Amino acid sequence: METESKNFLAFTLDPKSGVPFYKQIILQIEMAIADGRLNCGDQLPTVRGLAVDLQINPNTVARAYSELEIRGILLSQQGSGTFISDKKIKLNEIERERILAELTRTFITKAASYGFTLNEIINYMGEFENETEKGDKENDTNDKK
Amino acid sequence: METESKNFLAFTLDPKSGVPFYKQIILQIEMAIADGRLNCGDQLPTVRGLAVDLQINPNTVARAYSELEIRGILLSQQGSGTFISDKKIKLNEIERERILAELTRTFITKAASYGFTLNEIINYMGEFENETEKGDKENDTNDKK
DNA sequence: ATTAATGTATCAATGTTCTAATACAATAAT
DNA sequence: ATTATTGTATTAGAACATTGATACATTAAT
Repeated sequence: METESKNFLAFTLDPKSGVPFYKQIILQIEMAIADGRLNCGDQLPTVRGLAVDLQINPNTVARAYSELEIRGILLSQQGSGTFISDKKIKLNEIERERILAELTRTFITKAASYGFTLNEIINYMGEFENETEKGDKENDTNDKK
Repeated sequence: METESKNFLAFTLDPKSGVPFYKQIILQIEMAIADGRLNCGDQLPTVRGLAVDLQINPNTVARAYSELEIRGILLSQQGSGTFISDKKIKLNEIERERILAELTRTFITKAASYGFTLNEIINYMGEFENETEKGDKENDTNDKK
């Protein structure tokens, strides 16, 4: 059945960005998972289908899928297609922690180069937190679905 | 008095890690800033001094320094040396607060784009603080003659 | 002015990443 | 069984990253 569009997620590539094609694909898949456009069990565009749509080589799509499969995000089945894995949530947490560590270290370094201490930064972010709390109040940080 | 070690921060390189030398240097400088072993105005090892100590080419050290200078972390002065940027001296309290706000907002925005909530970030930075506070490390950075 | 210290620039050698051409293999549909 | 659809593997070449040899430029000290 070929009812759906090949690229129903509207993936796009920016050749001028300097970011490798396969990484752009990975990022957009991650985003789609993060904002709920892709859920456990969903099928992704086929390697060839997406390759045609993006006008790149199927291998480049396959590489993006392969890397996400190694991370446990996707599951590829020859003959059937590529799907969002069910166990993605746990492995995603590890990736999330790594990314947060990286972002935080970079930020602290930069702030420290301006002479701000870690305590000072944390205190300020506490104030920041209070400011934004009067706006929206639907942050459940520590539980997962 | 010229007896201070060239590599008083005890930088090391791991050739087997797969991480480029210049990136290892950057990371160790960032860490030293984050945990307070390096502060505004401090001089870093000279390009040649550190290169000799690490047994690599001066260009590799220079590249690490250069990248940190582009990011505003370091300041290199030909003939004098390389120093941790000391922007805070020129700043009054208002400017200082404005910069911290700017840095913080940028960081939070970026982290939020990865799906991290403000609470999550603050919690993580709290852990970071605890880690670096137990900082009576095994460093005898002073000369021991 | 000279020298010694510092960072900077240029270029080449080597290794790695990225993408594509092409062929192969497994599964589903018929 | 045959065919269409799917992912997979191999290889090659271009682009980029990494490091080092070497020479240059600026500043501080004398």
